[in-house]
Amino acid sequence: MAALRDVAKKAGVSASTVSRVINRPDTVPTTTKSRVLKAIKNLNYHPNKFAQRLRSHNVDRKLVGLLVPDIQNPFYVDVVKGVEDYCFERGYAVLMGNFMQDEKKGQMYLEVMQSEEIDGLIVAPIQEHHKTISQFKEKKIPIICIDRGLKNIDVDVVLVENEEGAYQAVDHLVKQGHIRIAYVGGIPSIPTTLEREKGYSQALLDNGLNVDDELIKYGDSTHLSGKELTEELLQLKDRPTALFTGNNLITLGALETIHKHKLHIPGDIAIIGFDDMPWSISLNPPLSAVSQPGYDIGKRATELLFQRISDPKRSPVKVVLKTKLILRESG
Amino acid sequence: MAALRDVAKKAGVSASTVSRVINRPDTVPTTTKSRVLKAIKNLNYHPNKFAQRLRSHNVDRKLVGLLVPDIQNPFYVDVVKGVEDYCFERGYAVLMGNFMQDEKKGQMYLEVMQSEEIDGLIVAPIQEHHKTISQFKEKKIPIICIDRGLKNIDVDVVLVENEEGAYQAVDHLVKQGHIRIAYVGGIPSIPTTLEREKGYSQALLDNGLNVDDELIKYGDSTHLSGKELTEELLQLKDRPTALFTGNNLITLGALETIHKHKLHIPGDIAIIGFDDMPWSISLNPPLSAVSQPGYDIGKRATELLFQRISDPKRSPVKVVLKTKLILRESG
DNA sequence: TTGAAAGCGCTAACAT
DNA sequence: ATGTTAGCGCTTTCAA
Repeated sequence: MAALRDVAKKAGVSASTVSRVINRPDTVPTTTKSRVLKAIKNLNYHPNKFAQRLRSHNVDRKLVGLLVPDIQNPFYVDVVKGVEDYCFERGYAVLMGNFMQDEKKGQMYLEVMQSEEIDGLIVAPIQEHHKTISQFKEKKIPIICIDRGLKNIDVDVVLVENEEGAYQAVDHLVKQGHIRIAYVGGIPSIPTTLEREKGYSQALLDNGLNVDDELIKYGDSTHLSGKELTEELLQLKDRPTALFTGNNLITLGALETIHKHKLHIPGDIAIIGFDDMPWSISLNPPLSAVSQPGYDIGKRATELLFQRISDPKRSPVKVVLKTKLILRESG
Repeated sequence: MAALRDVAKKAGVSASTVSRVINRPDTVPTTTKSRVLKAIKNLNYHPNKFAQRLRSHNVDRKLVGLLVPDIQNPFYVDVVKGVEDYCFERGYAVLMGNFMQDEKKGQMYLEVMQSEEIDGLIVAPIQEHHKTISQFKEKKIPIICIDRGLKNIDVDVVLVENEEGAYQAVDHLVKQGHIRIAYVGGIPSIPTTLEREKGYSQALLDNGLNVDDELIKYGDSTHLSGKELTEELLQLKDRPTALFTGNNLITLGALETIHKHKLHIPGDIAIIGFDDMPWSISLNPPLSAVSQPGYDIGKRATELLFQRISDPKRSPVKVVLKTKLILRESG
């Protein structure tokens, strides 16, 4: 591995000159510069990042941390893709952590990212993370939140109109004549679950229907939980005629249970879920869904992150993206 | 940020002693050790990774590079999950790169990973990458390949029986009475595409059918390409009565086109694809598929990687996992 | 315009 | 059993 001094020797200059060529090219005359550049090329020299970093902590690491709750959820895959594309264009790499809604796992990743001295963090937090994340704040490492903000800490956040999105879906269901509409939610402690529940209830209320607690279920935002909760709902003596599901994994689980019972959609039971998927159209039946712009969310979050990296003191903003109700055949 | 010397001062010892406590705890007596440990805790000291790394290049970085062709393909999501879980258990983080079958992008990630001095690399290579990947070999950074091996370089590899898996699917289709079976493949230059084509052709031949080039299509392994290729197939005057699709994205695309034409599956046209998905059962109709153990592939690859990290000279192995034909209703 | 020298935080040989 | 010292590869005053 060629080092700075090798380049210096080859070019017949001192190490400092080489360093200047690399870091402040305009401070060295063209003739010297070209000689150094040639030596660099010749030796295939690449600065040692560890030495650079050790010497000056303020140099960019070109590394962004990304912490997502569940990589198997297609929505987050879109987000990841958005982040990755944007970073790639700017020569940044992504250090990814998939914490599976697990606090300990999230904690571990946060520590790794801290010791890697990432330039910034994009995270879809679950409540418990607050304390460790605030360490980032103290260390002046920019944080952008996705999907949900953070209590007690003022950070940039990009999210969607969860309440509004849920409202539209449920309102549509009511307009179709449904009276008993259930909500199959995710983890009750995370804001999105609650906001969607709020939109659900409001739509019911606004249409003169009352909210029946029996029809509101919470789980853990997984496929399995979607299956089980739907099963419970179908066991009810006065079973719902429509389902509003809290995310795509839950929707898929619900679908499975409904099919197991040989129920017809939307004849026997209608279903609209949060999160559209590329293959929604190929499901049985083609699924109506509240579409979230996952890719854009990732992209916007990264945009915000780079803004904050270059201007750490700009005041935090909140970007709210719209959802879109996509009607197909399930409800 | 507390440094080594701060701990040393606080504990009333020299820096080397603190270093010893951290790196070779058994070389320092319990009394001293506990004093140092207390100081470490007190100051919330964490060794600076950059300094460590600069000083001794042979210390583990606890960082594994993972390069996947397409994070939006659910199969690779499973692989990622397998890698991540295994790494997490051992305190390793994952530096992920999603190169979208794009050589330049892959190249860039490879460079980043090199300069990050990752401990090892797991990659599902496309042909062109060979030269850069061989740089890793030279640098003695362990590489494990997934899905396909590497020409001219002897690396560990974990893959599935592509030919056998394809054979079973097509053989089944023939036994169902199909005579005109098409193959909708992915990128023709990658081995998996060819191996699956081989299994497809062999199954036809073994059943006394001949291989019709008109029924073999190649594309780029995406959803869109699956749609388009299927469209072409359906335009044929003597259209196929069954499709064998090369991966899950292609399958989903094919499904979409078939539905657009209001064709009944499997009545008008049957379809079996490579790669099962968690929601295959909820598709219209429930999809038959050749299932690949993506999670296991990731896990095994990581296992191999750690083995190689601890024993760099063990000779390369090739792990071949089995596929499983899962029959549902599409064929 | 360029070079010499110091030092980032750590580890390891060597000395005691 | 512990401390002293040198140096990993780089950047950055400071001096020439």
